Amino acid sequence: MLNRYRFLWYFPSAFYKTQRMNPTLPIHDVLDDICTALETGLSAVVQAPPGAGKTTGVPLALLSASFLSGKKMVMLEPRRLAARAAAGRMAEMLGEKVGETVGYRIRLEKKVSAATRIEVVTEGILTRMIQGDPELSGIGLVIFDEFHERNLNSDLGLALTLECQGVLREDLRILVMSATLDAEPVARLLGEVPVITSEGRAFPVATHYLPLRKPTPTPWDIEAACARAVAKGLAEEEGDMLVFLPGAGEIRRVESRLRQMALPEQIDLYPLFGALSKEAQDKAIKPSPAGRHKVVLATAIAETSLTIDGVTLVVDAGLMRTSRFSPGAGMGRLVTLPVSKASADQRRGRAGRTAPGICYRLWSEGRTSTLAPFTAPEVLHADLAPLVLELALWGVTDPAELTWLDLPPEGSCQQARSLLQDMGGLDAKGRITAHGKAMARLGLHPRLAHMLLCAKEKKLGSEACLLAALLTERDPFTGNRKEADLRLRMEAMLPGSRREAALNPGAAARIKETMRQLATRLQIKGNPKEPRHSGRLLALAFPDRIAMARKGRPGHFQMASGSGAFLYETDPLAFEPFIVAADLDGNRQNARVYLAAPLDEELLKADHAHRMRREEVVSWNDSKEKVEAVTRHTLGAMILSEKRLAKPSPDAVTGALIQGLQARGIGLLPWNKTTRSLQSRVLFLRNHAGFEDLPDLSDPTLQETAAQWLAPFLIGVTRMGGLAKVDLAGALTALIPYPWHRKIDTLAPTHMTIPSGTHIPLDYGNGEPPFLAARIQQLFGLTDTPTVAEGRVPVTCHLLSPASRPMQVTKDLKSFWANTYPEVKKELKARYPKHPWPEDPLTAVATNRAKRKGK
DNA sequence: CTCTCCCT
Repeated sequence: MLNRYRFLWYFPSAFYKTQRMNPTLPIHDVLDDICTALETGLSAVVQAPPGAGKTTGVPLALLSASFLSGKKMVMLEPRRLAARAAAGRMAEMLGEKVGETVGYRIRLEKKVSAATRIEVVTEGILTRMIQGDPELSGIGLVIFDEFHERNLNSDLGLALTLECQGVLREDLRILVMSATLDAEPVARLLGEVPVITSEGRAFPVATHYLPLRKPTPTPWDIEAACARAVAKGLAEEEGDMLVFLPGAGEIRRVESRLRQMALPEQIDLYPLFGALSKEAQDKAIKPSPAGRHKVVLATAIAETSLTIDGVTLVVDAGLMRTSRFSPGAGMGRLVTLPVSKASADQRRGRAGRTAPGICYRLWSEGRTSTLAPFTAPEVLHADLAPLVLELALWGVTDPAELTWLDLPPEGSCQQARSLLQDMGGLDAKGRITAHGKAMARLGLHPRLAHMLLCAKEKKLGSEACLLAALLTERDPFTGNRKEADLRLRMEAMLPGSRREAALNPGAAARIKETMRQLATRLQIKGNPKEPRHSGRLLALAFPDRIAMARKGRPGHFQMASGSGAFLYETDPLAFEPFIVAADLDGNRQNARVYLAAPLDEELLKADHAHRMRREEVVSWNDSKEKVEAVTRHTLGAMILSEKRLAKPSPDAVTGALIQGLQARGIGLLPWNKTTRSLQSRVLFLRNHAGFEDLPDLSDPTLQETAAQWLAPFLIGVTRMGGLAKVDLAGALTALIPYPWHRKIDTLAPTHMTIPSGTHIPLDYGNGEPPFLAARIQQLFGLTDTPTVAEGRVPVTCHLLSPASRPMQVTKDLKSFWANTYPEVKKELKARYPKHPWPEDPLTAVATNRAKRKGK
């Protein structure tokens, strides 16, 4: 309070500026409400659209608030650029330099002093601040700006700050500022706190829907439609145009389409995306000279990060490219999705910043309601290794112990935990280790932090710092056909390198700064000398992405993780026997490698000896129809070497043989009439006669359980041919409990004797109720239908003519003799006059005579 | 046959 007062005494004009900073800004109307909410309560939510002036207005208005009682404010910004700019504007309004009352801290820059009351920081910095001092001493208020973006770090920052407020600092104020209408959930999370809403300030933008004709358009269709929309805009409207496309590829292709269309002479065409150099980006952003207009083809970078003044027409293809982390692969992959409604509105708003504008949307008005209302929060789809490490450092092993708007998903947390455990950063219970604490302190992705700490011990610290900086910052190589080799980038970064010209100077400067910062933190002296060890270093960070060339397929690799990876043959790395991939496109079967380094086989074996396994693999070779045995040295899914094994263990051989048998089918066993009959009779008794205690001898079950019942009978067999000698009857019999052995023949006899005295077979099919087939004459005198299974199941009778042709099928002989026989007799007597056709078949003598006598 | 954005 005192400082503030003295300051105003000396600089009354600053006071004037502060209080009247810009009374036309809408936020001005609600500043008193915000002060009151934080005086009377602990937290509040401010919901104000872009242009309301909240980023500068709110912190300045709170400078004299009594609840701060001399403590300072920290405001989070999602981007360095925004943090620097916000601090700059606020300082300017106070008539000061940055670093006095208002300062900022971002990764590589710090402008704060003892006098600083407002500290604007980027989101990662807050995490470091709160981890370093969980009480946030000297801080009275934490402001989360642009919270609607729901970045991973702001969600984490809020969770930790809430914990600090709830447990350690009952006077700590939290203010969440959000641009969209989704303020209610945050207000609930903060404890049913007030939501203060402000108007925005923007010009109206008229929306025109230009849907694509096809229901499922290809990228080609979208690019063509985009070019048409630009042409339409140029023909019908004046002013600068901003076109939103999902990525650099689409931008390049639409650009070449437009160039072929011969644009009006006064039009300049610029691409704009993150990987472009600062100079190229500036060209797209700077205002058009008088008499000229521009068309900027941009990714989502122009949605919030960069503003282009003077845009009055926006063309929105309605797509965004975003990363989805796959815990199984331990990698992210890029997907192209429809934008959310909030994003589409934000894009449209870009046409109304300086004057009324127009927005062309390349979809139908009806489809707008099918868009997701908001873009998914990053925590749901991100690599959570950094978050899990931070939580462990905070003392939390289960994220659910903290309060979140969206709980970090369990799958990603588990993957993160196991990666961190492999690296020794967490113990078996998920608690942080000394190594983990050192990792977290470095402010790098845990993989890179682990690499750095290990490299220091191998005296490769400075090389590792350069490598980590290269992988943290943007790729310093520009252009489309980049080689993947990280050594080339390291070489170019070394002082006095011939390759320096290939570098994007802005990116190179940042990499150098980052490298220096890391070296300072780790107390590593000396400069990196040469890039020879890059593969070895990368293997520490990405052990799962060590990859081995596939035989006979140049450019194709097998990764330790089990996935495939490839490089085009135009890249010299494609011919290396081993590489480590630092960056891949995330395709599960065959991922494109964007950044990698070669790895020396001897060093690989030396450094990763503890992870290598020697295993005996006995497997079935289906084409050679035999069991083969090898010893292998493996690293994850990679087979480093393989040798034939002379004497594999008998159990393994049997296992492999059974594997082969299961692949080929159980029919390969030496089945015969006896074994098939046993099988079908047991099946019949089990399935149709109620003897459920009998084992299931059906082919599918036998095949599935072969390892249990067949294995003891396979000793000494190594080839399919050897199966012919297997005692299948013995094996099947062994499956059936002993008391049943005799009973089966009684319950389900293989034959039965019929009145003619013949012993005729019963057919049980594949385990169905049995039938017998006999000529009618053989059955004379058989009054009732025969049965099996203690009389439970009748035997179906197939009645044949004297020529053994099927005549009738019946399960009820009594009824046949009484009703059907007289008709059959009439019919057959004419054709077979010499056979007996008695009036009363029940008392007639059965006969086996089939052929007519004589002749 | 060639990756969205951002941060410690």
